[in-house]
Amino acid sequence: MQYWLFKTEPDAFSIDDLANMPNQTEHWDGIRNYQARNFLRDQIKQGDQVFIYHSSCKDVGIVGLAEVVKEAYPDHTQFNPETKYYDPKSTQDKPRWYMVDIKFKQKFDHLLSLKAIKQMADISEVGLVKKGGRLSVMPVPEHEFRVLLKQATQSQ
DNA sequence: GCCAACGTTGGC
DNA sequence: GCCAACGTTGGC
Repeated sequence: MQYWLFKTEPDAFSIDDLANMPNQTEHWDGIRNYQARNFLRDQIKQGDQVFIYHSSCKDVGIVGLAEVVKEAYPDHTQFNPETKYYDPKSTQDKPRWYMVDIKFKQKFDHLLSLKAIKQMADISEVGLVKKGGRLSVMPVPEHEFRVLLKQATQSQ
């Protein structure tokens, strides 16, 4: 079991959108960064736990929890010229981009803001607080996952 | 909307 | 394979 953080822009797709999907499940398409792709394709497994993080909005931070329900398979948007994720260099034989399916588990009562995360003494390894934190899919060390989850779920 | 920090592209 | 130019991300 591993732990991850997925970023999303809530204007495009928020945790509420995920919760309102049929079966509360959605494929996480549109990842177009090689490092993030490698995590998706090689390391993310069914049952892994995923923090959902809202970026580029008024209230940035971790908003909830989801679970991986389907492991990596080709992101179909790369083959579709109609989408902004179309990649003309990708082929059906050798897809360049992958995605996983995640299912909504929980929305936290309170946002765990980026500011608060940066102030937490035990949080030093997760990419959010380090350089290179712009990855849209990043691993979360188990002990930091636990600290963050506890902080996010305890009443304030 | 600004801009710093990255990542990608492509000429050489 | 270098590196300048360009594009994107994302916090503020």
